[in-house]
Amino acid sequence: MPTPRRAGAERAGPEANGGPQTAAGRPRSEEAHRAILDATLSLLVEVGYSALTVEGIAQRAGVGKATIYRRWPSKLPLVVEAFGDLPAFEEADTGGLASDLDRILRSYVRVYNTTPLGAVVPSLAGELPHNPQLMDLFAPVVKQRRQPLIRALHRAIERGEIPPDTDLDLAADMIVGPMTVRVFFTPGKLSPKIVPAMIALALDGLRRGGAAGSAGS
Amino acid sequence: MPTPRRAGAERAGPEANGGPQTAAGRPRSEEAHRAILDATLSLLVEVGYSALTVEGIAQRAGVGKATIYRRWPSKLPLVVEAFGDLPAFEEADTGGLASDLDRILRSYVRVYNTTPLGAVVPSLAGELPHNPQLMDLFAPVVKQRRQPLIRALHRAIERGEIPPDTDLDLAADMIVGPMTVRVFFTPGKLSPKIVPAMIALALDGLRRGGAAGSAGS
DNA sequence: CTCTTACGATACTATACGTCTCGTTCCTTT
DNA sequence: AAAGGAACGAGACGTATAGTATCGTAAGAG
Repeated sequence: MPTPRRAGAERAGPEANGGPQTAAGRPRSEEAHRAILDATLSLLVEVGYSALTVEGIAQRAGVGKATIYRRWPSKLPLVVEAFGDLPAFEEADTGGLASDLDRILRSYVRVYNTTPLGAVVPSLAGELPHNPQLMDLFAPVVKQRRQPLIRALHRAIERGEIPPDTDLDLAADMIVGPMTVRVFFTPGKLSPKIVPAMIALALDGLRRGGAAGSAGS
Repeated sequence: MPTPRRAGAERAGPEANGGPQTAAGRPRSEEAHRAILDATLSLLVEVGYSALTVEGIAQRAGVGKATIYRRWPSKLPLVVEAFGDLPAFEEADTGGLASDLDRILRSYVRVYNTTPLGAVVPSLAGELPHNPQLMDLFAPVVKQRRQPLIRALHRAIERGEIPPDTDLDLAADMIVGPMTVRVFFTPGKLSPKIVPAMIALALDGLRRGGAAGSAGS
């Protein structure tokens, strides 16, 4: 328990950012907010997650540590929110699954190669098995990110390109799996050269019902 | 530089474990060695890598911290060695690629479900992008682990089951990718039900040259 | 103009890594 | 059997970081 005497205690508390300040007083600086998120991302690129320190973020953003902890309860949610600000994958509706996949997967490669995504994803994934609340935080973001792919598969079913009983989540795992493995275990730039191979493999398999929901008996 | 005055300093140093003690004196306890590795694995299962502490390992193993640092220069190599002690995936040579994959992938599921592998791999992978020396440590172990799969693919090429220009590493990534994604983002037990789907998908794609080394134009 | 809150700064507590030094134990050599 | 040397468990120590608490100040709301 802290001393009952508190001078400038926060009222909004470290709940979800943007929690409305209940009443008058100096409003939270939107500028500081952005500076913190920007500093987090740029430091992630430079030093990686494990070497990321809150003091380093505060210093680069030009804010005090308390200003960070006033908005995020710990380092992890901050990184998760910064992660959510990274560019999304491209939406593609070209009329055919093959060309949709080509567009989408190439945007995966582009995003992985030009943002800290490749560094952040493994770091956060490594925490998942033992941090259920991070799971709650992270799952919707991951789900959101794969929507373009899910929607492309959905349209392919409607066009009759792949079997109607295809398990969309499993199919999506199969399509992005190879790329994900490379991102995790082969740090460095991802070559766009693997995209055609991934598409050829996935397309053939999917058309033949390789990801049918009932395949597992 | 330490003080020149040293009472009971180690001579073998923290090099590769098993470095021969050069001369007389009390030999290193093999019992302590195993207790440390076992404690490392069991703690990994319980608290995960990020919450793993050397002091905790020492306490559970019933040894002093110095006994750990006498063998491993830091926490990372210790974890990597403990990781290397996990059971390998099954070797399968049944005469056909489909049945080989079935055996191998089912052993993947079994190992993931009965050992801490699913918790350790994401944790370590998360450190990779910004820790080159862990990369050097970890890469050979990972390579070793996928040999049964690589050999099965190699035999499939010799039998003419898949195109001779198949890129073995890429093909292996494609086969284990979906399962890996699920291990990383969906903690919990892996269902063997996805194995047939994975095989159907991969096999079709591979036979048609989906992982040809030249596919990328 | 005043009140309230956020601000940057910084001291503080707690924890962990990795180093070092104890006194003790136990194997090897003579 | 005796002596010596190295590893042993224990834990103090220095450094670094997470996260908390408190300062005096700045700034918007009423």
